[in-house]
Amino acid sequence: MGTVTKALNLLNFFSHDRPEIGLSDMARLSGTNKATVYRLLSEMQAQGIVEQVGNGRAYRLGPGILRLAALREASVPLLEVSRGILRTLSDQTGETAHLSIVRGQKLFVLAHAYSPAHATKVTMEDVEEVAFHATASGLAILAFAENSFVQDILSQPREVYTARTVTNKDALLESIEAVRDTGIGESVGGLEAEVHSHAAPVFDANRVPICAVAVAAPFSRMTPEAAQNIRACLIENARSLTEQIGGFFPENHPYARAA
Amino acid sequence: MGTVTKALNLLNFFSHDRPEIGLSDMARLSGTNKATVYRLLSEMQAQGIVEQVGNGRAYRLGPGILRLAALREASVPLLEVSRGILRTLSDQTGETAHLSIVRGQKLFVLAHAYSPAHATKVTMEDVEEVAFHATASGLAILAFAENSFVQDILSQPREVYTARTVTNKDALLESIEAVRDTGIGESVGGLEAEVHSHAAPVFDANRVPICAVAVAAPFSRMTPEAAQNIRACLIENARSLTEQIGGFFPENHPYARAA
DNA sequence: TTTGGTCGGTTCATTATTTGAACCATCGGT
DNA sequence: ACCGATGGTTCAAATAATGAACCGACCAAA
Repeated sequence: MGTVTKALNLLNFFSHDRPEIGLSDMARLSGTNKATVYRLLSEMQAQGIVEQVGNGRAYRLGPGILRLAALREASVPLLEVSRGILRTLSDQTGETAHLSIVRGQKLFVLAHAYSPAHATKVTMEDVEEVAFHATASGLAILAFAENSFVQDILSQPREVYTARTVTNKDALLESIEAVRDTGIGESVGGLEAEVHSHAAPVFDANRVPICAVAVAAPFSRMTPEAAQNIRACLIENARSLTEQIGGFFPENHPYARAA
Repeated sequence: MGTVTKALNLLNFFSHDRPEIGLSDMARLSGTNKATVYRLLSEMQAQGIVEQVGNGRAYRLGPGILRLAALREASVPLLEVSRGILRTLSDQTGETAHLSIVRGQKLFVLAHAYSPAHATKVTMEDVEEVAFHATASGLAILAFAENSFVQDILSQPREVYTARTVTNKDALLESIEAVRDTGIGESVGGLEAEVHSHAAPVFDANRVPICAVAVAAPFSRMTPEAAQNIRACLIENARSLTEQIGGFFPENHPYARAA
């Protein structure tokens, strides 16, 4: 493994449950020598990628990240655009909408929007880490991802979150196959009990799925009509987001425009 | 220079004027061998820090940055909090407010807010790169930065932006000294002609200045009364932002609370 | 169609950097 | 005073980074 990879991997140990990590902890977590970790963190600190919180204390992500993110947003305004999309989606459906991006073997929720339509709603916080197999977004993305990626994901052990979490490989492949026909991934209580989610993938300029927009609602409100409406809205907004970030639906997507 | 530093330095060549950079260009810009650049970019690409735009085309900043930034925001909500601050500042003063962070030898504008109060206003786009010596924010930060950092900055060549840009080292040191008394940096047409800016530094938990809030107005509206109001608002909002991100004014700050 | 200049990407022997065990100094709890 | 943490440092040994040359693809001019 290259040194750069090793350094960047250290960043993956930060999460919203563990926003600060000490030198020794980081060495343990990454299974790397303390001296090595120190050097890597020091180099990243000099670039503002990480910073130290107190006097000689733990490390956390640094302000330099913000500049890079702002720059990324300036060229590919995914977040800016998606906020509008999520707002629309949540208004149209009266339910919670969210956006997840792919990062390695996991998905991360980057943004969300609530609807004021109902007192009960699915709540969520940003930057939650979620598994592919248990979410509508994950299935939506897998359906249009490279086969090797799908194999990679499906060869990993699958956590069981609820009594309805699907972990059987064949069943998952079948679900994925279904997404290729409908363009919509679906999870019925797979991650959280009583939550029925639909999701549609969003594509980049290379027709690779990079994120997914999703709508999550309680079982009680997921009538066939509501589901129908959600699916239509998702397709429409996923297309809009895809277009606005300069991407294209792939050939095998059921709602791909005629070439 | 360490490999990690070399890799991260490549990211600094991206700017909003040059959001995409080809392999050969990057090699030229960084003065590094093409093979090396390729390996570094590849490793960063695998981590989502950069991505390639088309089929075998240029590189740009990747979506992985967004996740890290969201995580940073979750632990130290600088941007989220600052947006509110900038809004307030711009409402209170009727002028354009903005926030800049330190990154190496430069400042970068991370966020801004316009006021609807006047038809003419100072306009700006985010992620602009600005020099320390020519801006109110730069002087505000230098006044409370480590001496070695100030020496570093002042030993660099200083660009002349307008007829009123101050480049004389002694004059700059004098301005910086003045900031230590008032808590406010000032630039009268130093970066843009006809723009009078005031700025106040914002501090982190170690009492180190990490960014600055500023108000920029046309000469024509900068009456003594307006300036007085702006200064008061800046101090108040810089303190608020400092507190909200868990920082403290240093001992030598004129508005430091009694310990 | 040929030529010449790019481009992104790859190879491999040489070289310089990374690595990790052991070692400090310091801190906080017992 | 002790113990076991912590963050940080050192230096010989091992490993990974490096760069000149090379490849095929592409594009524009001849």
